[in-house]
Amino acid sequence: MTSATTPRVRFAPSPTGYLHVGGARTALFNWLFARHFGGTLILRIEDTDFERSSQEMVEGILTGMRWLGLNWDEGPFYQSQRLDLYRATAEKLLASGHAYHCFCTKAELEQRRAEAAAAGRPPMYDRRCRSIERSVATGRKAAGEACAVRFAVPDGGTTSFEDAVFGRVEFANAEIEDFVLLRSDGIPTYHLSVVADDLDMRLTHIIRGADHISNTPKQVLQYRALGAELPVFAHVPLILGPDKTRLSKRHGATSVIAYKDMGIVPEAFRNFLALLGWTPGSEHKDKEIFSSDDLIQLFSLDGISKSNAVFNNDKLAWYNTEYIRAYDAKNLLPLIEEEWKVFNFTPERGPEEILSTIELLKPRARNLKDFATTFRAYFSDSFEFEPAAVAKFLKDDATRSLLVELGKRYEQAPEFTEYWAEQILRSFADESGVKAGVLINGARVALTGQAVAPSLFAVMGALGKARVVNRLSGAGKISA
RNA sequence: GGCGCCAUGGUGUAACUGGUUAACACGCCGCCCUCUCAAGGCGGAGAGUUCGGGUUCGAUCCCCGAUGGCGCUACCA
Repeated sequence: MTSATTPRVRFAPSPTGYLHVGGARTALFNWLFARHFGGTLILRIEDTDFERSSQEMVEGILTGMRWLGLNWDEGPFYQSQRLDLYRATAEKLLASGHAYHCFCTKAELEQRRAEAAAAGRPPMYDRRCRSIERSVATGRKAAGEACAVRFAVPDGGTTSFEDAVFGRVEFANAEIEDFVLLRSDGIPTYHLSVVADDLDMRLTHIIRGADHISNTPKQVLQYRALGAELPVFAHVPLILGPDKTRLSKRHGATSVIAYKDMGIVPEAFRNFLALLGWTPGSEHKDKEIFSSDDLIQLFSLDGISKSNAVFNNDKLAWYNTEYIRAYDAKNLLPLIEEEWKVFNFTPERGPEEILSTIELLKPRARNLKDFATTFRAYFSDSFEFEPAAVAKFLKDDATRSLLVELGKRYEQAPEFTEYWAEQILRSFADESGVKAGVLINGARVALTGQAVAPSLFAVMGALGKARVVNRLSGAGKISA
């Protein structure tokens, strides 16, 4: 592939908030697209709204991308450091007559908009400054009068573009107002800076949220005015909450880091996100689990859906269990250690034991948090008994004394393996005239504090003789 | 309000250029397995494709209209 045909794409978040779910998916699609074609992904920070942008948010966005494993090839570039480019672009547009100075003040504009609304007219800019003579305008500007630069939208006709997802999209020019390119303080608006940057960065494909469809004709108009070729636009449908309104804080977590904090594994989140609004096609319709490499290989703009998608937490949770189960214990350990840190928990087991215990537990973990909460008893002697579990399997005094007695049997046993642990328990149950299940269920609670756990004898194997004996001997004192 | 876009079970999606008992996954229900809970295996409920018109021998698929949802409508991005 020659460099001329190698795609160059970008992710261009505005640092007015953390990396949210929708932004993350846009980033993911751009990344997938770039990696699929061996192209270049550029990270551009759109921080021209100084009021709302902050370095903290930039860091948050970078953290989110790293967590998802999305690396970029160029940047991050900051629009706040590229103001000269935008001013020069505005000058070009001014010089070619595609833009003009506007001396209307914000207050005047607002008042006229209110009047228009009251009269039932569309609240568009009335273009009054468009008729000001060039020389007059430059004179007024030179005299120190504040002015913005507006784009002169053609009077009639339509502006259209071919979208890789939506097909041909067309707008009547009469519907597009003479939008502001450069604010009176010399700071560009989004409309100008995107075009100037997308052009300057030689981007070939613009993959972004569908909320930008209506903005696109304003950009197309500038490309034409500048005599530039259009990139390929690909608008991605939005992600909605369960009530089908745009995903927002009302729906709970919207920042990707919040999902990390909730104990979600990044591969699960990425897989889930990739299939929200995109499908690898019918040949793969029976498959749901896709590795990063699979996704890169399969990704294509053709598979992007046109309709908005609802974010489904249940499905995410399912992916999480699938991925946790598939993890190697040694790769899972660092993630679990992070959770332990969050909970201020220190395991009291050796490294080998920890790994084999993770191996035992991971098939039934739903979430990384489980390792620091419900699975505590496997890693430390300080753990809580779940009242419901005690009430269900240990409420009987007789059962508890039998467990204490069972502990003694184990203590005296010459061998303590999963096999012998089971033999001993079952023969003890026979001898005592109780069902093995009673002792098994009771022992599980005595050993783990939980009613839910892996096979009891596997648990015993993981805990080791000393702990098993010790915890069973304390069974008499457990109360609900 | 204006303009634009979209519309398949509760959710995500599939159904080659119109011909299928409308498929898969999540979720839900039941059964099996079983020492609990997951997992796993098996089975089930749940959409006639938003609605109404066309075109056609035949429409999820093409056309028109309606409805609904979403987006844009700033000197925000």
